[in-house]
Amino acid sequence: MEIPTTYQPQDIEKKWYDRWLERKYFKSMPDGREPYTVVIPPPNVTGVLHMGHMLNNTIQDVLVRRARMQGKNACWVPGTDHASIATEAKVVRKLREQGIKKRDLSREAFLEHAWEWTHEHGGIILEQLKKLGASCDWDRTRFTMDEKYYESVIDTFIDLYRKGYIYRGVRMVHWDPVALTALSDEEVIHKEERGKLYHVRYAVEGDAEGVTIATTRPETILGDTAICVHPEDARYAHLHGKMAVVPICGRRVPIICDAYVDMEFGTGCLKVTPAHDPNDYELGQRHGLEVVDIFHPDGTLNALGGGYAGMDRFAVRKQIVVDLEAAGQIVRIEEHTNKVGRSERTDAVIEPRLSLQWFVAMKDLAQPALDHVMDDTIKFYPPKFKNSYRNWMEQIKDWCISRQLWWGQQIPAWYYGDGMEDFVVAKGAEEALERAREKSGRPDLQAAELRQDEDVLDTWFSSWLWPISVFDGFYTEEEIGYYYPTADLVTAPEIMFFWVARMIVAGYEYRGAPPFRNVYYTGIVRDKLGRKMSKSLGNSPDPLDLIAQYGADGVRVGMLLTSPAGNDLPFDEKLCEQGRNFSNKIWNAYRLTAGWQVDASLPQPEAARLAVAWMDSKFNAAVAESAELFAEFRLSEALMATYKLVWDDFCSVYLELAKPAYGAPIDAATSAATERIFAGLLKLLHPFMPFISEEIWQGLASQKGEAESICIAPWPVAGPVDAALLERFEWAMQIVAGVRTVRKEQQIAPKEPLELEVIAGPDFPAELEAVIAGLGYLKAIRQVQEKQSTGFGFVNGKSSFLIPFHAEIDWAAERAKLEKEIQYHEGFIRSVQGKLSNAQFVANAPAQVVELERKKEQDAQAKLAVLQAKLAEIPG
RNA sequence: GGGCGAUUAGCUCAGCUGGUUCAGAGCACCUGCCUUACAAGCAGGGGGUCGCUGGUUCGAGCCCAGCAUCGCCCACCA
Repeated sequence: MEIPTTYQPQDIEKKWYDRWLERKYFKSMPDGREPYTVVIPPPNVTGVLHMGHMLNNTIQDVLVRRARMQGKNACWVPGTDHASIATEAKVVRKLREQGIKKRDLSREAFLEHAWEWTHEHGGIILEQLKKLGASCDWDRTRFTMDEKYYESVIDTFIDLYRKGYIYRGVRMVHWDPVALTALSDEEVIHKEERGKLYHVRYAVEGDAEGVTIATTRPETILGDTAICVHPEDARYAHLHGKMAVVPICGRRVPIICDAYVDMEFGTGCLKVTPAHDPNDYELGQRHGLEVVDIFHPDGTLNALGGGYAGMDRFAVRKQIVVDLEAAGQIVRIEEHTNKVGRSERTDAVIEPRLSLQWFVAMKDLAQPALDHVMDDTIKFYPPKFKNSYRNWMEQIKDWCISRQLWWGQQIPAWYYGDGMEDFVVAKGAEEALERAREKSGRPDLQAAELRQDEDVLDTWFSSWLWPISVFDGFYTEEEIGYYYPTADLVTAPEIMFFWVARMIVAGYEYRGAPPFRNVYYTGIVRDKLGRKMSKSLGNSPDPLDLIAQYGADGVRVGMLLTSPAGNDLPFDEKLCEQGRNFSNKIWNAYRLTAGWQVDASLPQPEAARLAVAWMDSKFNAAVAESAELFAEFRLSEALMATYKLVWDDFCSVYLELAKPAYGAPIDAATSAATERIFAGLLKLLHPFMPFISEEIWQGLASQKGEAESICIAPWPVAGPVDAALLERFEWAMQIVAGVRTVRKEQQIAPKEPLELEVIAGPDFPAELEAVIAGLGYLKAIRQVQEKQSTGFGFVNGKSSFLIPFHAEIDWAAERAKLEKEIQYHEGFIRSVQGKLSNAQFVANAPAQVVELERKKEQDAQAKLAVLQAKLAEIPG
C-alpha cells in the first residue's frame, strides 16, 4: 500500500461527504438527547457562495460538529431566502435581455418566470456548502417561499394586524426609483458625497431685492410651495407674510416662519418642497402647504415638471441650473458635501416619496427583545454589539413592510371600495369576501369586486420568522418545543437590525422565548488592502477554487486562523496555504505511524514510555483548554491550541521520541498508545478539519469499535494532568535546545551522536535522561562532579553542561557568551534586590508576591554561581 | 451631530480581577540543513521604550484623566 507523500484532498472529501449523507449522520429527529439547534442565515436563493458565506458557515459547522460529537442531538437547518427585491431585480434583468418588459407581463406570468429562475439557480449555493463540508440536515432544507412558510408569514401578518400592530397609511417613505418600490429605513445607506450648494434668488412681491435660498436639489424647485425663514431672524423680518415667486414655474408661494430653520446654514432661508423632503413634508403639515409631487416613480419629471417633463431628475438638476443662470437667478454655487441615501440593492439615490404603505408599529413589540439582550438572556459575542443594539432598539421606528414588487408574499388585504378603510385583512379570498360583506354592510358583495393588495411583503418580514417557521407547519408543536429556542446564531453584524433584532422580536411575540441563546457576530472578509470583498470590485477569490487548491480542510483552517468574533478578517491566501500545510503535516504523521511494524516481543523503550505519559498530560490539558475557549466562542484560539498540540507536541516531540529506528519494528505498547493518542487528536481536529480527520481516523484500526465515523465518535474527555511531569519535561527540552544550539553554532550534524557531561544541579531532570538523549541525539549522558572534558558548554537552570568535542575551540567566544549571560543575571538580581529592599513593597505587597521575589533571587543567585564556575573553567 | 470600539513585533491577534524572567502566539523574516514521515519540512535565531502626556499605586499593556490617530453604528439640517 502506497500512501502519497502529500495529502490529496479531492477524492477523500467526496468519498466521506457521500458516506456521511448516506449514513444520515447529519439527520436529526427529536429524541432523549439534549438538542443543539442552529438555523443557517439563509443565503439568497439565487446567490453564489462568497467568502463571507465561507467564514460564516465554517464557524457554524465547527460548532455543530463539536456538539454532535459531544453527544447532543445536533440539528443544523439549512435553507434559502427568496430575497424579494434582489431576485426580482435579477429576473427583470434576464427578461429584459430577452426583450421582455416586466410591465408587459401579468403578475402570474412574471411569477412563473421567477419560479423558473429560482428552480434553475436555487440551491446552487447549498450544493457549494456541501463542498465545504457543512453538516446540515439537508432533509430539513427550507425556502422562505415554500408553501407552508408562505402561510406562516401570512398568518403572522394577519395576527399582527388583528392585534393592532400593523397599519396602513400615507407616509413619507424611502423610494427606490430603479427598483420602483418603497424601502425600509435599514435598506438605505447614507454616505457623504460631494455635491454643490446652489444659492438661488426668488423674487418677492413688493420687495425689489427678493430672497436668496440655498439648496442642494434645484430640480425640486418646481415642487416648492413655500419659502421658510426663522421667526427671529431679523434679516428676514421684513418679508414675513409676503409672497415669493418660484423661478421657472412662476408659482406664487407664501413666506412662512418656522423655528425649524437653522439661521446659520446657507442663507438662513429655506425653500419648502413638501413632496420631496421629509422635513419639508413636516413643515407642510404644520403650515397647511400644498404638496406638489413633480416626479414619476422612476425619478423622471411628470407633467408638473413643465418643460422638464420626461427628463430624469439628475438631468433636470443640470439643466435647471443652466436655465436659472440664464435668468440671472443663480447667486452663487459652492462646493458642499452632504449625506446622500442610496438603495442597498440598486445603489440608486433614494427619493423621499409620499405614499400609501403598510407599517409595523415596533415600539411595544421591541421591548422584550431589548430587555432580554440587555439582561443577557441572549448573549452577544463580542458583547460590544449590545450597545449598538440598544441604541437602535430604544429609538426604533415603525417598519415599512410593503414593497411594490411581485416576488414575495402578497399582502393579504382585499379592497372592496376606494375609501381608505374599504379593505379587510383575511387569509384567502373566501374569508376576505365574508369579512368584506360584513364590514361593508353589503351582503351581496361579489368576489369579483374584491381586489387583493398588489404589494408583497419585505423579505425580512419572512426571514424574521426563520427560527420558528423552519419548524412550524412542517412538524408538530412538540418538535418546535424540542428544537426551539435554538442554541447559537452565527451571522454578520451588518444584518443585526435587518434580521437579528427582528427575529428576537418575533421570538418573544410568537414563542414567548428567545430564538437563540447566543449570537456570534463574524467580521467582514476583506482583501489585503482592507477593502470589503465584493463582486463589483472583483477582489474576492472563488471559494470553490480555493477548496480545489487547498482542500476544504485547508480553507476552513485558513478562514478560522485569524478571525476572533466581531473582528474583520483580512483575507490572504497565505492563510489557506497554512491550512493546507497543516493538513499535510497531519498526513505525514499518519504516513509515519501507518508504516510501523509491531513486534510484540519488544519491551517499551524508556523514552517512549515517558513520551506517552507526557503526551497524555499535554492532551488532557489541551482538551480542558479547548473547552474553555469554546465556551467563550474563541474559535481561533481553540484551533491554534489544537494546531500547536498536533504540530509541536505530537509531531515534533512525541513522535520523535516514540518512533523506532528506521526500518526497525515498534513495541506493542508504544504502537497502541500512539494510535490512541492520534485518535484523540483527530477528534479534537474534526470540527475544524472534518475530512482529513475522518480519513485518518478510519485508518486507525483500533478505533473501529468506538463508532463507525468520527462524526459521531465521542468528544474527548479531559483526563488527569501531571503538572509536575510537564514542568520537568520543559526543563528537559531546554537542555535539548542547548544541545541543538551547540550543534548549530559549531556546525555539528544534527544526528551526529554526541555525549553530554552534566554537573547536575538540584533541578536536573535525571529521570528524563532518555528524553534528553532521544531528542538530542546523544549516545551518552554522564553525570560528573566536576569538569572532565574539553568541549562546548552551556548552563541551564542550576546545572552545567558540556559537550566533549575534539576540535579547535574559540575560548574567547565561549568566554564572551558566558560573560554576557552573567551580566544579565547580575542585572536581574539587582532589580529583584531593589524591590526586596523597598520597605513599602515588602509591607504592602501580598506575602505570596514577596515570597516569589525571594525565590527568584535565590534561583538567580544559584544560576549565577554555576555560570561563574563555568567561566572559571575556561582556560586563558 | 450623538454613541461605541480600537491603538501591543513587518502582518493578524492573545494578554482574564494590576504582582512569576510578562512583554507572548501564529505567520512573515534571517541562518544552517533535500538528516529515509513531512522542503507544504527540520533545527536555530533576530525583532516591540505595549499610540502620546500626565495621574493613582510599593508596583501599570492592564486602573483614571486629557490628547492624537483609525474604525464601526445611529441621526431629516436644506
